[in-house]
Amino acid sequence: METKDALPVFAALAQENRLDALRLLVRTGPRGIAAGALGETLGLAAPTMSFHLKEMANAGLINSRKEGRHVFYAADYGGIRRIVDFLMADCCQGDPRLCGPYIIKENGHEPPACPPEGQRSR
Amino acid sequence: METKDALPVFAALAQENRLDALRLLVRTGPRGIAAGALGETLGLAAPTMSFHLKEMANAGLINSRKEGRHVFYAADYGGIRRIVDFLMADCCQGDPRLCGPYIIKENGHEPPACPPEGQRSR
DNA sequence: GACTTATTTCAGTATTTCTATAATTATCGA
DNA sequence: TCGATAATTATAGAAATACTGAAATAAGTC
Repeated sequence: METKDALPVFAALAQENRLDALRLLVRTGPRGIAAGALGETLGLAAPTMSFHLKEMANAGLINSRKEGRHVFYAADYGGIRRIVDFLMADCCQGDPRLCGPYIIKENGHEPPACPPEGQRSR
Repeated sequence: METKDALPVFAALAQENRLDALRLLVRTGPRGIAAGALGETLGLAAPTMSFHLKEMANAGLINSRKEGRHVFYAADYGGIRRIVDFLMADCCQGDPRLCGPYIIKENGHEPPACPPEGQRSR
């Protein structure tokens, strides 16, 4: 990922309503939430919600799918992953000892040890 | 890390000159670079550079150390790590299968497999 | 102490971003 | 087709951000 591509992603994340929306979408899963429901949940007017969703979609953090007159938005896990990669690769100098190998734990923020051989998800 | 704390970090990253400065500081290592030298390298006027450095320092991405009349700025690897943690934990739902366990490779952007048992850096 | 260098602070301006209202497009059901 | 609902687009105003030049602060040199 290039610096040029990373900038709009960081910009998309640097706004409270958008970050809240993204976290909600991530928790919701790939099925997503309709724009109206999202706006109602976050207390945002429809055009405001639409504005922010567009920003995040352009940044590649979410994607949308039309279903009748609803538009469902869902987190784009690949996009999220790409910005994490960028941060780790370009901002930690590619050195594991600098930022450490990262394994996410189920219910916490501290990275546990690597899973045993043969049980790895990738 | 709380959402409230993450916002200023993303804001700090969402600016070309700041992101360039941070990447330069990361590559430079813990010794850091003086404010003036950084500004000259990036083609920024002193007050502009100072403004951006303050932003990043407040966000916890860099730290400063005074040496004579120079002020050296260096990447705060812990701060960078914290924002990666936040993204992984809060935006990937704590599910490794969603964003994958993350191990940085020395010279690349693609995460390789986990290192064999007994060779892990943490 | 006066002079120079390094950096920050201040004041002002230009630009961008966010939000709200009004208007538009698209889809559904009667 | 008509009316209602969901969402987006258009437009405008308010707020935040980025940059510039001038002044201030601090530390070294003569």
